[in-house]
Amino acid sequence: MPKNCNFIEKLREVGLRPTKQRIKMCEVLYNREKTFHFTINDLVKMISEKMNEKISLATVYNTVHAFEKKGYLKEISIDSHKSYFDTNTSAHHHFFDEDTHELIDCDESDIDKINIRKNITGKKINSVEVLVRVASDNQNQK
Amino acid sequence: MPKNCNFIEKLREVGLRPTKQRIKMCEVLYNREKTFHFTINDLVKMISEKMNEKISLATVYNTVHAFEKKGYLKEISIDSHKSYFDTNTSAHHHFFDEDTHELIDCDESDIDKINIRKNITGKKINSVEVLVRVASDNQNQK
DNA sequence: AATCTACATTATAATAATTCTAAACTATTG
DNA sequence: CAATAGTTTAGAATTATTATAATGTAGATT
Ligand SMILES: [Mn+2]
Ligand SMILES: [Mn+2]
Ligand SMILES: [Zn+2]
Ligand SMILES: [Zn+2]
Repeated sequence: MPKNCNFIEKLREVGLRPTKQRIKMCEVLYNREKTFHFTINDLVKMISEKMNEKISLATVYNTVHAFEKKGYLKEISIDSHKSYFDTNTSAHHHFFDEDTHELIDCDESDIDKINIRKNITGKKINSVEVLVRVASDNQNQK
Repeated sequence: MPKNCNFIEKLREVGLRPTKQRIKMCEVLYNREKTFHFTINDLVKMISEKMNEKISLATVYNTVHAFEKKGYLKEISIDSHKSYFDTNTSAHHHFFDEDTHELIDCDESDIDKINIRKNITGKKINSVEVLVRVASDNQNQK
């Protein structure tokens, strides 16, 4: 998946102009072994480090939302005060470490399939996601 | 549970001074048949309507957070741009209607018990919550 | 009941996250 | 290369939330 992917192609395919900012953002986001979670500020820092030039905060916001709309990114709600994004756009569950504020992906085998018995008339289910909040176990003093 | 509960007592018991603002807030929040979900702005409006006087936004924020700390309220994360609170403080799952932005409680029978197989060393599970996003089913045109 | 004191409320300012604006820039098309 | 539509940018605006500091009040002490 990584290597030196052709992000220009990828961007064109979905109708986004391959500007140097977007290509750089693609490299930061997708040119890696594993998917990851980030906040906008994380991303601005990562991009700025990889580029000599600065990147405008507005561009990062705009582009993240453009990517989100195209299905390249997914927004995760764990904290009502900050947006977390995920380069893993598949349906999956999360652990959230309340000590470190770190998000951890679950894979298929970690949580049994969720069985929903409730049905809301006229509505279809778009997603079913589990959030498991964890924190350090400070009751080891038996 | 409703009736004309003694909120003064309740507040005293946990060490909160029963000020008229807090008593009014208790009435708005708990003097009703069913639990409900709200945003800070919802709550400010509801309180203002029930009181002749205005209530300070800062007081609503402070008191909501005081209540949250005491376990009277629970914060729900569905949208990274706004805080939702819940007077149902028990562990429960939600449906979120993406059309109306309405939160709907699930009860025990709606979703089978979640079985978590993953374990993070040194961490204990604080909560396991499911969020089911629904939206209007616009594929009725067979 | 008058006084005291710690805690609360308030209006307002400050901060933080996000979005908007409008001018300058650039990728693509012809 | 010019024209054009889409993009980036700095900075202003907006929104949600938190901090500040003066004023008010509940509950205790006299
Ligand atoms: Mn967003
Ligand atoms: Mn909060
Ligand atoms: Zn993830
Ligand atoms: Zn609820």
